[in-house]
Amino acid sequence: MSTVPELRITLDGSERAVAAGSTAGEALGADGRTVIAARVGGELRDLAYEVRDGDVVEPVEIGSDDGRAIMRHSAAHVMAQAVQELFPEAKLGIGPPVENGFYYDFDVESPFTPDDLKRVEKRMREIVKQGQRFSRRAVSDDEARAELAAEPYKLELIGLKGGSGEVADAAEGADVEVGGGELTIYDNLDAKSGELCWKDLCRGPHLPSTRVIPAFKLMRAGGAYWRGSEKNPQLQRIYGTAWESREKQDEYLKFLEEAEKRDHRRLGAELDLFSFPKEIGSGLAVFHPKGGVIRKVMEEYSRIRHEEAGYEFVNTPHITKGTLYEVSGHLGWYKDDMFPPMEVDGGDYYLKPMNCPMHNLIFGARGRSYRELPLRLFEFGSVYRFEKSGVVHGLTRVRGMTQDDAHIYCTREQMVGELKSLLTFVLDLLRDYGLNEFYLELSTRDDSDKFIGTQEDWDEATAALQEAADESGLDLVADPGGAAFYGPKISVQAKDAIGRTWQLSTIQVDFNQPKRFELEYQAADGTRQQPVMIHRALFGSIERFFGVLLEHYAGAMPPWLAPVQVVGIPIGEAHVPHLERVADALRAKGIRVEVDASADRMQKKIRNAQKQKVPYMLLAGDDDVARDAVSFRYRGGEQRNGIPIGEAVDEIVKAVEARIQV
RNA sequence: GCCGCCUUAGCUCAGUCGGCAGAGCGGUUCACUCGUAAUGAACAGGUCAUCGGUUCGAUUCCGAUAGGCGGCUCCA
Repeated sequence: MSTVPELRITLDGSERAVAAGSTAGEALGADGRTVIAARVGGELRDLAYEVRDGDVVEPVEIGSDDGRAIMRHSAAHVMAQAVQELFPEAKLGIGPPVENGFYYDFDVESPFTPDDLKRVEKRMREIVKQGQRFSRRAVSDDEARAELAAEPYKLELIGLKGGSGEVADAAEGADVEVGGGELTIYDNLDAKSGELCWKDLCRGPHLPSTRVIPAFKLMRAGGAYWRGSEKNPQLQRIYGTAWESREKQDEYLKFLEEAEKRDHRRLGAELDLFSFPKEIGSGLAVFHPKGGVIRKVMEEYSRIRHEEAGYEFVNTPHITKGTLYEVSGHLGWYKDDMFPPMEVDGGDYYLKPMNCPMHNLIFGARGRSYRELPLRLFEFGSVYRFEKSGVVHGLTRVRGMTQDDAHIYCTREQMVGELKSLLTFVLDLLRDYGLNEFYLELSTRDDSDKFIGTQEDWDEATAALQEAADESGLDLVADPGGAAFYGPKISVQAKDAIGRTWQLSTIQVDFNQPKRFELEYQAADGTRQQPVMIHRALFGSIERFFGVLLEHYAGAMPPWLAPVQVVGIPIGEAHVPHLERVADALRAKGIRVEVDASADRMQKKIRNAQKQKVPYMLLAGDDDVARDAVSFRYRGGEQRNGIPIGEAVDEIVKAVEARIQV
């Protein structure tokens, strides 16, 4: 056993020594902070084995992002050790830290059962308790190969070391220093005897001791392709979560519970909004009356706003001859995502997977003048995509959907202005639906020469998107190389009420389709010019946006979107007529009201309305009838009694019109 | 599409180690008419996803198909 040099780190202004082999937390724990690693000259190092006396170091605490990653990565090692002890035939894949936790892939005879996970977790707890030391050592390629002769996947990774850039990318997260760095092996050593318990090819860094893992839990197992490619064999992946404290972990588990409660698939059934009848087929939703109302209101408001913004409404069919998609090129590169064709009159007809080609035909239906531009064609267009069976998911990934789709045809000079006003329009509208936190992603071209359009076109469009993004004041994440071959795009990511992000709107410049469809307009100087085409959708699809809003609001839609906005609840049968009068007054103002005249008790009616997440309950008993009033009970539980009817109606109408969120 | 799990009443789920199936909620009916989250009782409701195999006998075991769930891959 090599001697570990003493290390010194500066914490809170004073320099302290950390005993070799101890957990740093123990050495420094007087103030309750657990320091598990260090930065030396900006580079992350294992605290106990890398930092040399005299170096200027910065402590990395377990609660920091780096610290969590190190701890989670170490938890992955502990898990792999436990798995190999319980399943000696298991071969190792890779095991990196991920958001909220870690995973490790294994090649095993048969997939892990929930029971297996329990056993693994139990063994992990023992290992953590033992306080095995993580010990780093550099090895040559040949040494590594010899030591890991029984681990075919690790050998493959060693083979990637120093390989081409492409191969090196594929090994990302693979725990191996690729592209010329030195290989390292991490040994797990018994705390007392120093005996080798387990080892793994890994670039680290790791915790000083397994004991520094404060809280972890195995979550689930599933299949995963080796190195992420369908062509490779499938390994068995176990996911775990790990946190710097029990409290943090409980918080996270609670978050998952909350997310599950908000699952739009569950709310869709509970609130009787939509369903997926299996008689119709996978990924094809039907909206029930209450879901239909929400959808109607969503669409109506969207239409109004689009009309105000200078869009014109068009309509196109759901099926088309294949010729159209040959012209657009979709049959060339998108065919796998389209439903197979039906043969009619000797020709192939396809379900429409996207609306743009049809809008192009509208543009091209007659000669166009520059005076008509920008021409903005809008449609709630239904499209059908043959998503693979394993990927359909509630309303967020379906096979039939309606896009709030528009295509803007403009001159090159107009492009910049259009893109800018578009982004403002998009964000403005999303805010009206109640989403308030956004960031943007700008997908630009990579260096390859596989693109359509000129360099200037791209530069100009990219600059315009960039400028629009800057003006929005929102965070912008660059996505270099993420653009399609036909143009750059910007996408809006929205954060929901519990902090999850959803990709919603996209604004995409297209230099390709105008060319393929030979779209032209006559310019002021009499020449024929090709318009620039901009694709844009705000909701993405109505179905998806519906699902996102449902989860954002946890089913408690704001009054303007709620399927039932008001429920009248009589204390007794005698009070029904009084409430019916109130209901009529509300209906006259366009409010969706129901009066619950059923034989249930009043408490039960409140419970029902509460479960249906109705924003306003209006109760009435003898007191209210006598005073020509009603009593409010809000969804949140507050109440206000004896409100004059006129006042009550005004309050509700105002709230609905203002699209307030409650 | 791939790996694994699942499918029992409208919903949520028990159950049958192979011998004609159960609860709660919901529904219907009756009684009760009640002041801020469940009134009581009775009744109705299932070819145990579908198709095939094994068996004297299958909801139960096996296989296929469909649908769902969790991962992976995919989402120009």
